Amino acid sequence: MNINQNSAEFLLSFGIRPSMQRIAIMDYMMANRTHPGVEEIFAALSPSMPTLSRMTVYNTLNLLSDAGAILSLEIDRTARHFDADTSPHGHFICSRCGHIDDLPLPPSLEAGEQMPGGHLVQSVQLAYRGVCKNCLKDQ
Amino acid sequence: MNINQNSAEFLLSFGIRPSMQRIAIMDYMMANRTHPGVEEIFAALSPSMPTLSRMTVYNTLNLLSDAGAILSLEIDRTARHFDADTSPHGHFICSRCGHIDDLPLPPSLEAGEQMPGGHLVQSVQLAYRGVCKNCLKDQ
DNA sequence: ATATAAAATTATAATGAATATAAATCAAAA
DNA sequence: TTTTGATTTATATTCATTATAATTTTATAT
Repeated sequence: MNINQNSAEFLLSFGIRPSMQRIAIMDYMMANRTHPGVEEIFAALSPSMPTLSRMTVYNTLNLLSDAGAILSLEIDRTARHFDADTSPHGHFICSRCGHIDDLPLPPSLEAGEQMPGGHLVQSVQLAYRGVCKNCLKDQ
Repeated sequence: MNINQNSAEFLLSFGIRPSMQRIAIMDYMMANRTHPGVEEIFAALSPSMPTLSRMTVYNTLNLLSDAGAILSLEIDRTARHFDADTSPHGHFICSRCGHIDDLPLPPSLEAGEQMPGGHLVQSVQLAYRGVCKNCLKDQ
């Protein structure tokens, strides 16, 4: 059972053709739960895929998040981050070092689609901001 | 009791010198609860303040949000929005028209500073995304 | 197999929000 | 009034993201 095979099947289950590039990007997302951004993914894969283009990373991440296979986190003002964990959970982001951590969601938010105010809600994101454990220690 | 006076006093209470520009921007934030962005504010004030620069709008909004006098909403990928209502509440943003609505916060999130995961939490933002009432109707 | 069509990837350019920098203007205090 | 510091302004720059079009790859049909 290898990782590539899993990612390929996973992509197929979302109707996404599993190209080498897409598999590599999905693999990276599966293996690295650090909420990576485009640059981190590109930098990690580029050495072993010298022809890989940033555009492909952008395209693939947009494709995956549009399909619901990954989450696009709008939590960092400077750049988008992505999360392979699509289960309901919140995030903490450190304003010093930028580190993003997963946090549990209050039970009241765990329910699925609702319609508060008559709007159709498709996703809920809970973002805590502050100073992380490490940065608190270092100061 | 005029609006300018209120904004000036409000700015002073945050230790911010109430210049004409800052008062005008704060006035606009107080009067327009539409979660405006830099461009909206600039466009609204520019006619009556021809020399106003976008930089001043950026500077002032950063100053105000750093001081906690307004909220900076990281909810729209394309641009930042600001909110004069600093009380705990969540937001809904429509992916079609960009409209941002206020929503109540679940009681479990109303508490102030916490330290989940050992991190110091300074703010919490809850963002619902989907299709608003109006856009649902129009389609 | 080969030709053809469709899809994916890539390179390049363009957009646009936000910041950096420095000059000019304004306000306050000596 | 002079001087000092803060604020505003104009300009340039950065950088994430998107747009566009060309190239390459993959799938399909003959």
